Amino acid sequence: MPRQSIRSQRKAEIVKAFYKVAKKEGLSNASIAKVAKQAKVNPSLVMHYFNSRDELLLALNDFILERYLTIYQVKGPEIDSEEKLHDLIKNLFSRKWNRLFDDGVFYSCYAEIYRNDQFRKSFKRLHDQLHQGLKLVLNEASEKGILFHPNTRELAENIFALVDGAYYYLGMVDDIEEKKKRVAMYQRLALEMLETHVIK
Amino acid sequence: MPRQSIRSQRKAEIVKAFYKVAKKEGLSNASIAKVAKQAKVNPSLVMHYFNSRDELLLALNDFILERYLTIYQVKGPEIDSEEKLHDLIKNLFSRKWNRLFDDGVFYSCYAEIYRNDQFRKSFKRLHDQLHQGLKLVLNEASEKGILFHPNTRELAENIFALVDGAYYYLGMVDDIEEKKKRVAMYQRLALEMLETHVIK
DNA sequence: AAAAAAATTGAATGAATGTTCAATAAATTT
DNA sequence: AAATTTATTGAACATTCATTCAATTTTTTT
Repeated sequence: MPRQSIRSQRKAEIVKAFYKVAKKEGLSNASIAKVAKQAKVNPSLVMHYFNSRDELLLALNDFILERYLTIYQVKGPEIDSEEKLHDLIKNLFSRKWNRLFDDGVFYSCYAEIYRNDQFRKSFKRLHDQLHQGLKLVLNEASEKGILFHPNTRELAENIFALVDGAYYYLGMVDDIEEKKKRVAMYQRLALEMLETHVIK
Repeated sequence: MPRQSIRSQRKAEIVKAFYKVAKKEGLSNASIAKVAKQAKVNPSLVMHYFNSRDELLLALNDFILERYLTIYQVKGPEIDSEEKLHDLIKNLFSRKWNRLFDDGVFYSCYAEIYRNDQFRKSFKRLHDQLHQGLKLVLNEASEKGILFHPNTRELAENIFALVDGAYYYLGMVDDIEEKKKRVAMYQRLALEMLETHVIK
């Protein structure tokens, strides 16, 4: 299988161009022609590598994951103090996600899950990996005696529910002060959730 | 201003047709022509009442609100027991929202907020009204001695963050059993949040 | 250097897009 | 019943859309 490199390289370039156009003009307006133009390539080539627009969308999904997963990397692997744990949790509520991948494009992708079975599965996998990442961090914190929650899996899921819901609403908030206050409120709740709950 | 009735009536019919088409074929595929066909009307008439597709979208926003607000109505106005309060909270996590308005169309609308300032404001108003509805219920419960949380506004906001985040993830879950378990988990957390928190 | 394979292009397709404008039909007011 | 206002239609617009297929260029293998 020769020349594999240029093939996957070109595919990556096209996906990136797809993302760029979607970011600028909206996902629904990111047509093959525009993507091709952005990638400085003939529209036919886009169709050559991705047999349909849906395939391009699936490729974009991987592109998101690749970027999002870096949110755990930056902090370094070691959570060796309560402060670091809290910082990471608080970080989940920040607008950093948007720096990694455009929010508008992301939610347009999310909306796709209701119309595309394959995409939904792929999108769920993305989220599960992100949740898994948090769970590992929580496990580590537990082992080091920083965290005392009886169920790190459930805790991770609950925290992410809060993160997702918070982020969802914050997308509508224009006022900077309101935004700050809300982020602080959500963060406070998340940190409260870290405290051990007695099983009833 | 005569014949106002038929004007607003026809507009309502067109919006409903817009919703129907969007539900069946996706919001981005709900074209003027298809809407007109669904409403058994000439495409020009759609443009006559709504000067652009964006205006149709704004009208759809009101259509959502109208439907969503009924979620509080059904329970009746009186929350006179802890059980009723808990039922209402738990109800927020149910798939009832989808019965009121199609999830797929809804999230497509949500994605619009990142590209349309007017729509974002309108969409925020919708959510604030829903949050306000919950806050009123919580206030009532407080007055009746069922609830002892010091800040009903914040509690309502936090519960809705959890609801939105939970609903967001549940949209990706196909497995019925997993869905049930998750709903139960989220509901449990929400009910825990009702318990009074001491201000530190 | 010839042959084979992969990369890329160019042209063409028919269908659908949102929007326009003038014309017609129906109802209401005078 | 004539005039006016509103409701509705029909035709036309240029543009864009995803996709196709054969042709050409570039690279790799023989």
